[in-house]
Amino acid sequence: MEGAGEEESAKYCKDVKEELREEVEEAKRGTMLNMVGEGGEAKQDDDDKHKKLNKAKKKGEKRQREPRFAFMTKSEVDHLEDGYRWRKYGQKAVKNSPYPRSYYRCTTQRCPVKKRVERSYQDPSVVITTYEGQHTHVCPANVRAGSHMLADPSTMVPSIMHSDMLLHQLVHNNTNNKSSPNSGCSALLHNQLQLPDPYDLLQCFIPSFANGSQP
DNA sequence: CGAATTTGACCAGCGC
DNA sequence: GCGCTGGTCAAATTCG
Repeated sequence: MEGAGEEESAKYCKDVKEELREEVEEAKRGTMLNMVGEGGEAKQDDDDKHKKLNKAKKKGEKRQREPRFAFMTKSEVDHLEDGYRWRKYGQKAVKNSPYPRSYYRCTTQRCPVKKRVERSYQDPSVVITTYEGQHTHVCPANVRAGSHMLADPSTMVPSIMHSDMLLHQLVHNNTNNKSSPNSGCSALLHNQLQLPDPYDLLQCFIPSFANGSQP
């Protein structure tokens, strides 16, 4: 059984890698930094008959994918605080993983951002978070906290930042401990991804960060 | 009582 | 064409 398990885990690792790489490729191409302005408002869904089947939408064109960004975080809790308010709208068991994947949507009206949260089957202490889309509003945490937050960036560093650091930590651990296949997967992920500059990412997801916090 | 979560059902896309 | 899987919806339930 264990042999099969190894094989499966290798496959899963590869799957995740490919998915993440694809996402980062998209980001690299610049879709991520240019996606502001895609006016998706006023859809005028006058037909509320098929509200349930609304997701099907246009048949001809493929469902256009929002820019996505995935990262891994070492955390006990699935749902990381990133300053935004999220509402869970679904949970599914995923193949090749004993842990379910949760689907969250930003609770702010008209904000299209979604995120998926799943736990790594390789390393249960690692949470894989995938953001999709970009917030059309400022971070509620910033609004609540007022200007003093911007005056002192250290107080507003979202966990997205911690995530990146943790990711680096993972890699670091791996270089020190090459015998661990699990962290090897994580490190491989990061190596292959060549994640973009964390500041860019923060600017993408947290506009206020770009406005006030960066020197 | 309103907001958030849970959970089963449904549908589209994809691989075989 | 069929079955599997991921993603979403919405009613029911729980929580503050």
